[in-house]
Amino acid sequence: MDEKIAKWIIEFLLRKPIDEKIINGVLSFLPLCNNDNRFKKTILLRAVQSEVSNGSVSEKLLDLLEVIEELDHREGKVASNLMKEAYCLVAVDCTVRFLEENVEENGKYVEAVERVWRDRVCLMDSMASEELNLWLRDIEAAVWDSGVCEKIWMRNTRNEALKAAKSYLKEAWESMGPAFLELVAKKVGNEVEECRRGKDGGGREVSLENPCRELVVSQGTRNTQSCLRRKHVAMKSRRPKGAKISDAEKEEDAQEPVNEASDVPAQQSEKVQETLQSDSMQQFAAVNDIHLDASQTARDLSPTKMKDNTTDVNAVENKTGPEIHATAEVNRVQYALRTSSRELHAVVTDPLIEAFKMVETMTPVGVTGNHDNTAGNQTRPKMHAIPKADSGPQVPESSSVKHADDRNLNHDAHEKVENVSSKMATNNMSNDPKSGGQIQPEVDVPRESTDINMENIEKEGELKENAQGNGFCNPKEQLKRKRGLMEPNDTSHTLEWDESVENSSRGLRGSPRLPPSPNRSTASPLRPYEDKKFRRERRRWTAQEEDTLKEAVKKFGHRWTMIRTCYEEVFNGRTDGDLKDKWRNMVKSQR
DNA sequence: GTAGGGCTATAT
DNA sequence: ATATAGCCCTAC
Repeated sequence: MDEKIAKWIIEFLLRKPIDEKIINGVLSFLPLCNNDNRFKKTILLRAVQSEVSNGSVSEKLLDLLEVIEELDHREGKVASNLMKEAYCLVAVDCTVRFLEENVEENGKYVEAVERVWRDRVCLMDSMASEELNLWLRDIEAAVWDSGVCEKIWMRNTRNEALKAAKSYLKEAWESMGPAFLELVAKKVGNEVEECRRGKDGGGREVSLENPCRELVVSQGTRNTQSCLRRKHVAMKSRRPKGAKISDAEKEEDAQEPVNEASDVPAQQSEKVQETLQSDSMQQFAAVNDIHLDASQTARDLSPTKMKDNTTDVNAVENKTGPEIHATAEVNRVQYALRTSSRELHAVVTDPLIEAFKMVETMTPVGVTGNHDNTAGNQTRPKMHAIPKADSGPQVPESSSVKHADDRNLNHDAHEKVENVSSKMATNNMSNDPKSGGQIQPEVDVPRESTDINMENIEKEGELKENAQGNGFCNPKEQLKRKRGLMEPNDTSHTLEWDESVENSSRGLRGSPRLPPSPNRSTASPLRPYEDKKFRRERRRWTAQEEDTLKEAVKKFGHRWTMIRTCYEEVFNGRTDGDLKDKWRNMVKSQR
């Protein structure tokens, strides 16, 4: 599927209160456009919305707001007051949650102040505001002043943050205008309406260049004719006594030519869909610019300019025939994904954000300045920062947290995207014992995303392949085969792998070694079984993780999924199983 | 989704 | 060499 169409579909879905799983599925499947800030912003806003609607105020939310601001800044937009307020209050809550009533127990709070305020908020010059300065003062004072501490305690900062974020969202969505598909749908709907009346809004005949003309004229005419004819039938040919209504309808239908049996002949609708699509594509091709917004494009799509830019966002709710065609592709994708999104969702915890990161990794100009403050490529002016605590003990860069975050932001994006790819690849192999030889739904694999991300990995795969020279024909046999005691273990591959790919992707610390891409033309159908031998890199548990796990188990018991979800930031990259295993070890070692 | 066993890398 | 920790697989 074309990238732009995918973009329209995703943009449309992101605006709708649709089950997130479906959207996640779409994001995992469709090719993502890498150069459209509007599209990126839509993804980000939806991610913010997800967070807010889950009642979650976290540093992730702070991240999102920062990236949105960066995008806006690129386009020369200044952060609005609502954005500043939301950002400020989210930062406040991210810090204040660590605040203890007793200032002497505020170690974690101090860490949070440094992590959130010194290392982030204070660097975001564009988010500076009076309110933020006031908070900054209080936040700092609360470190030592129990009075301020108490004052902050009394406030429900979480609710304030959520409220502010909601307000910002409202403003942001409004400023984005309606989704492109909605505009098109409405436009087409208007054209139909106008054509039914025989003229367009300006009293002109619908122009010949109008892509919708053929459909709307013929449909309009036919509908009118058909309507008249039905009236005629109803008046003149009454049903014989005792005959059923359905019989009469059959009779009536039978009188009509076969090609008019349905309301919109399939051939015609396809043609219009095609026309609509290609015309839109031309429009896009002609003016495809990062800064172009969909409203403009949609207006340009038709010779008759739209009178009102602030189109009713609910237009799609009242679909007419052609509008349905305009969104048919969306529905088709939705349908396809309903059957497969769950599985994909299982491997992508947060595709909204991952999708954005994926887009970012493909974008020549990096946007995530906030994620890489140390890279020295900052071009934005920085606000005065909380001075690094020269006097007094320095929290070692918020211990592992900040660095881990930085690392994981990139690494996890890769990891997850690649997991999707490899998962999909595995699924596509018909002889996978788990899939039981099922044929996977035919959905366009996001080639751009997978291929680009898998590029290096493919090289690794080749190296590995050469090094291993695995000659097994039957994977089941291979798996079942009992090893001799002295025989090398089937799964003890890591050394070989490391030897062969030592210099390839080791730069990404914690990045797992990845299986070769299935998209290679030389890919053997047996490769997924080699992939099975892939093992994540061992990562020691940090004290913070251990502490959090203890707390969490106290609170939730052995509900590992719940724990992982609730402490996502801490257990970044850990699976439910990891949590369970770790707990098992901790319990064991305490005995 | 979780528990439990097995395997492997790393620590002792 | 052995113990332990971390990860994976599979049954339920």
